[in-house]
Amino acid sequence: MTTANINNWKAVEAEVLSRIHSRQWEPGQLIPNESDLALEFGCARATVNRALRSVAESGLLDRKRKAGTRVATNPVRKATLSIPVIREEIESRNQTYSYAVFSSKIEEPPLHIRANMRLNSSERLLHHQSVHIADGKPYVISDRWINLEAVPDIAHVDFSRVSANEWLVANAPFTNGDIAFSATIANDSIAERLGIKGGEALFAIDRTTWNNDTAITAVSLVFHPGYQMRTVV
Amino acid sequence: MTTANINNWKAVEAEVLSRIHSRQWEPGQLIPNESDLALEFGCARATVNRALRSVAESGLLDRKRKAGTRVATNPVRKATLSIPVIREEIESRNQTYSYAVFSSKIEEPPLHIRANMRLNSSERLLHHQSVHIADGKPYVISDRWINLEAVPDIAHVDFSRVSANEWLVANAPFTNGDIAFSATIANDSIAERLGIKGGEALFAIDRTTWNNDTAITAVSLVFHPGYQMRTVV
DNA sequence: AGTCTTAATATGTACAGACATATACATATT
DNA sequence: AATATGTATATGTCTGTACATATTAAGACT
Repeated sequence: MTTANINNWKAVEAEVLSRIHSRQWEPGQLIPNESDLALEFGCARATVNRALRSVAESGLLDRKRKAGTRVATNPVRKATLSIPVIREEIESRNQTYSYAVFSSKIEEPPLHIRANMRLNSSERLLHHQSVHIADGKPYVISDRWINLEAVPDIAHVDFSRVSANEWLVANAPFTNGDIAFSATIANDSIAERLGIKGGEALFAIDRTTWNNDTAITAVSLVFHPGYQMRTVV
Repeated sequence: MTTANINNWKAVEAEVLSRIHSRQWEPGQLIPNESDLALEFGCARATVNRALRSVAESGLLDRKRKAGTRVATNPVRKATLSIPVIREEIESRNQTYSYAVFSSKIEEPPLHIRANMRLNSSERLLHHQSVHIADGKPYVISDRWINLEAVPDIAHVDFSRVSANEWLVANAPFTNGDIAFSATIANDSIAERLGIKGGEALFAIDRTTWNNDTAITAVSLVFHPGYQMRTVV
């Protein structure tokens, strides 16, 4: 059976998704191989391959060489969330952005930071604390440690003009990073810097970025009460 | 100048990433076009295309027809986080998984749920409250509303045998969904169901899934204290 | 100067054919 | 019975060519 021309990979993808959603192909079921589908759709195998790879990336198909392609039984949906550049996030809401530094000095880091950044004891770290402000109200506070060995240039940056984050993304490209999302309670120092009462539940992001095996920076972001991070699957 | 053989797309990708990280190609800079790179690397243009598309997907390159490919100035890093199937998350830590239902009955939903699911007033909703347990300790509580019009079969499911979530992922495939991550404070009812004291900050996920324009289910997950959701970029 | 048309160009995609590679399954060996 | 080896197969990828499409830039025409 040769279906009407499905001769581009987006069309193949749509057809495949439709068959999965309509349960014509049920969860766990082995679907026809690429060559057969190419024949059925009247297109090249490469086109089917492109489409199936795309669907597999989204988690709806499991593919294995020789074993074939089957519909995922419990599709692990992958949400891609773009890590916000705070200023852009605020400006995209048509709010005015500003930024203030609480302190910025070279300090001995606490143990958990040193462990997290996998440092030996020799590195000098810049401890940088600041707040991003939307329409005059504290939006998120940032508590950052920067490895001066990894980015010596940062010692001469004027942080009244550009935020540490933006300087770093522009000047210290990283190869990889890890992120943890969590909830934290507003203690006195957090509450004061966010201009709120203590005891509230706050959304927090902890991120460490690396240049290969060298830690560049570890930052802890604590958002204002009620903040939600949203995305789609 | 023809570099030594870089004749597969992973190698091209690695070379491109290396040039970006080493700042041989600086942020904002226009990189050579696909044909030139293919010539330089000694491979086909399609191979370069595959690699550049991959790098662009990760956010490090901006590509535009005719305009060419340039290094992203502020790379919006995309973190892909796989939405956890709770049972698997627990079992992957070698903890024993169990599951208990607090209540499961057809109810009139509160307004914000109805709005969120974009329902008119006629639909009947199943309100399902449960807890997922790891090694005997409450791991996450789930407060779920299910649109019976969208999945009538669920009325006959025995939730003592399979969790609502797992039944739904297996039997009610969705086309899209939206997710919000936030922090919430443990009120009395949450604290009781999680077996903790009130007042703690808890990580929460709110997810609504759709079959095209029909809402299938809206679920609110509230995790045990200290829970972190982790990923990499 | 301003607007429309046209050509040039870089990426996007399709195709057929080929080879590479992982691996399930069958068969042979210990 | 357990282990090693071989083979068939489905996906993974590369190549070279071709055409599609978006978009910039130049040129023609008000």
